[in-house]
Amino acid sequence: MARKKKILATPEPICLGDEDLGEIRNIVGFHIRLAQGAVYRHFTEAFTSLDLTQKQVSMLWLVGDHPQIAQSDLARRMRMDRATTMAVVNRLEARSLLERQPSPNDGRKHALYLTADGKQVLASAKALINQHEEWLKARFSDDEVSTLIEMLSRIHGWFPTD
Amino acid sequence: MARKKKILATPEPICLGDEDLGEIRNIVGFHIRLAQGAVYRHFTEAFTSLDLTQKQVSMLWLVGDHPQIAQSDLARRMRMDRATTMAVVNRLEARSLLERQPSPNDGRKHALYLTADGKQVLASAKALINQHEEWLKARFSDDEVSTLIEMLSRIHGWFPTD
DNA sequence: TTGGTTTTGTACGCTACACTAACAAATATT
DNA sequence: AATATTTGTTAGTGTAGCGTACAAAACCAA
Repeated sequence: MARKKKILATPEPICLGDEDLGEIRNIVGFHIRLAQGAVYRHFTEAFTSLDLTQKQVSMLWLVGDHPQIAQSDLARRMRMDRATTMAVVNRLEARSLLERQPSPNDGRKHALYLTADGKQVLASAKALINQHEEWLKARFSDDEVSTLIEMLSRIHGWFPTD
Repeated sequence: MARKKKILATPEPICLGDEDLGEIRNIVGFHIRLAQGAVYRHFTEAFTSLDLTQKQVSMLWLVGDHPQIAQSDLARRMRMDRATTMAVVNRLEARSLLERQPSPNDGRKHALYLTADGKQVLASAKALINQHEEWLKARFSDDEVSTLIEMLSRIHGWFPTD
């Protein structure tokens, strides 16, 4: 813990070489957005071969973990709009990575499941995710990773220790 | 008449412990994306009156702090593409919040500055940002906020404590 | 059972934004 | 002077989020 933590009330410029963010450097939301942007770019680069986005991989992953899941359930877990979920599912279905089935219990719902291709792609994706996560976690200790996940969960409303 | 939603399509809260994220819950990138989504939604709701996005406010803020800044410099600080920066600047210029001037030193650059309207809107935006940040920071202690910012900075490449 | 409400999937349209590629003008480099 | 780089710009593509509206299925209350 060699790092100082006087960020909040510090009016002085914080420097990265010769650049200055000004007052905006104390805005948590700004840093979250920048961090997400950095992760997004690295993710995109890592997944050029599979041509998948973060959302698409998350969706494949969740469908893989929960076969027969409904779109509305997916949307809830991923904190997405129904319409937005539709768009992502449509893209994945168009690429034959997952398919829609009528749900036996509820006539309104469509059960989603991975195709054989989808399962294979998901397996490759998980391997890439591991590398991507290594890149991301390399700058933190294991304890820090836990702390970070716990803090982020407080923001998005999921509690990983359950 | 159905209940009217005044809040942006926020997916229903999930009963804690009721649902399981599966293995994906250990992926840091997943949590960052979810957190950014939550912040984004709250931000959008808070800024409906001003009709500004995170990027637009960040840009106004940086131009306010650094008059005569060039687009390329803005892009560098916000970790954005030149083309993407163009699009955001265009929107703000179309709304007469900022303007382009030819730079006296470098004929290639355009110096950006806020209009009178822009300055006024920025002032209102800063007030809203403070409320928004209060909502966000409410779940953390001051020390935790510092820790979070420092950790996020390690990801996006700004090092507040150098 | 009927009639109103909610849930779910869907389609359409709009906005934001990230990226690529290409181009021109100004500047820097050799 | 010739070449390379920087900067702004336009155009096009793909992803994503949201609002609205609609229809079908399910649920609930009288």
